[in-house]
Amino acid sequence: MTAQTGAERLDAVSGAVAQVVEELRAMLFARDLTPGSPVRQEALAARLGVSRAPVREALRVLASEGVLDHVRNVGYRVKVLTAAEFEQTYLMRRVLEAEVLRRLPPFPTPALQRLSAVNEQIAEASARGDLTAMARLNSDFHFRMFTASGLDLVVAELRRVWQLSDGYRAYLLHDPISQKRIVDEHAEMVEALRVRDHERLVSLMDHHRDGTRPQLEAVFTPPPA
Amino acid sequence: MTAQTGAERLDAVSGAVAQVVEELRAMLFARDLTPGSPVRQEALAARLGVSRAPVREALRVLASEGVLDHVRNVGYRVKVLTAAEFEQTYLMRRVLEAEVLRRLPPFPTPALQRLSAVNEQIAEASARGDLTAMARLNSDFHFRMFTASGLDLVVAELRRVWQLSDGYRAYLLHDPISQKRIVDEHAEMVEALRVRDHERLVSLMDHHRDGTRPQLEAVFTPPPA
DNA sequence: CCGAGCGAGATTGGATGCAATCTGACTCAC
DNA sequence: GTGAGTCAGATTGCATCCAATCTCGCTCGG
Repeated sequence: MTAQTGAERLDAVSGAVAQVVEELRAMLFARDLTPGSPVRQEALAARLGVSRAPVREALRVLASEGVLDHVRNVGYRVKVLTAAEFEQTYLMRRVLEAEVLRRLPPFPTPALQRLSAVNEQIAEASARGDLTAMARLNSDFHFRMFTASGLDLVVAELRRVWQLSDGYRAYLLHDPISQKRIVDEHAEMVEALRVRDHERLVSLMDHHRDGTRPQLEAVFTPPPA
Repeated sequence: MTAQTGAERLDAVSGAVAQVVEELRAMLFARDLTPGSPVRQEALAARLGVSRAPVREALRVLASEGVLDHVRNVGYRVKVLTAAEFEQTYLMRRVLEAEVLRRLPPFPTPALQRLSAVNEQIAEASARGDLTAMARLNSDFHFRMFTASGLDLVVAELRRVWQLSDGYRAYLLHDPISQKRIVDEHAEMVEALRVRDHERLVSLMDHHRDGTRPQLEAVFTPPPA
């Protein structure tokens, strides 16, 4: 049951703070907020129909995660990553994901099928040109694997690391050729999971991750003023 | 209750939220809060002379870091780590610290001396039996090295991981024999730094980290509920 | 004696109000 | 023309206020 593009009405979330956090993450995926964008408390509060109090808590959380920058008496804005910082997210992902993947228990067939289904959805989103859905589904694909490790704290850290670059993720998927490559490599990973070849899975993932680097450099090279 | 005499210009920390966060971290180091302790908003606010608003933001931050647990309409409490979770903090530290240490640039002599000085202070705190100071200085020693790597995002993640076990750190230092071992091993690390033997530094650190495991098991074994 | 039901007090979640601070445009002296 | 000074509007930081919810001891029927 995957409701495509239904992210605006998540009243299912218990608290207002969680709602605001989710909305902000969605806005990042959708490039509604891009690196450098200011985040106004009053505007966000109005948009979600809550007061500034929960908004402030949510912003503080995102800032502590490093997703937002905060300057006292000035406000929050989406953090702009330097190339060096982006490199560090790759470094952390490489070492933490390897540990997680090596510890994955055998995947039951239904779980493998669900994973493949997510990858299919990525292909469909790609066909529609829906970058936002792709970004979300791509995270979903990866974290379904990670979560299966049972290493909840490590997965939580990985989530934080991924979120640091959420604002950039759509740019990495921009190119149709990359999109196909991503889907194909995901399929290879599912196969490695099926035959329980963990080392192959790790090296596939390393290759997969490195494959997004060229797109990244394109993001960081054009600094006109 | 309103102290609007305007005398509060001495705030060392810029904001009330940061002040609350720091106080909470200090309370954890000092075992003023121990795993499982509830954290009452009103009490904390009164203790620091601020209102509940900044306290709530601070608590939300600590909860998002995993230091506190939060249950809606019930409150915050210091997170109790399971043995499995503790194991994960070791795992993350092992892989992230190795990456950081391998990238350390040469330490100038004054920096090495400062590092040694911190280790001396640990020894002095040990002699005084001041566990709180030991815990703080021990963090200081390690993060002085890490920070020198320049990998600020990785160091930030390491800080988060360390903070997860801050509430337990004093227990790990409880035993006088461990205290001496820690100081000695720190000295060995300084020496490895001096001669720029990174691989030796990494393996010393691995050994150092593993050395605290026995104390840990002692913490987790006696659950006579 | 014991468990379900109940209510007062404690506590949190969120809204609102206001002072402090920043920003950006405007003025004016040089 | 240019740069320092300043002033209004925008925005944040924090305090305060109220409603919603939970906790826990008490009562009461079985």
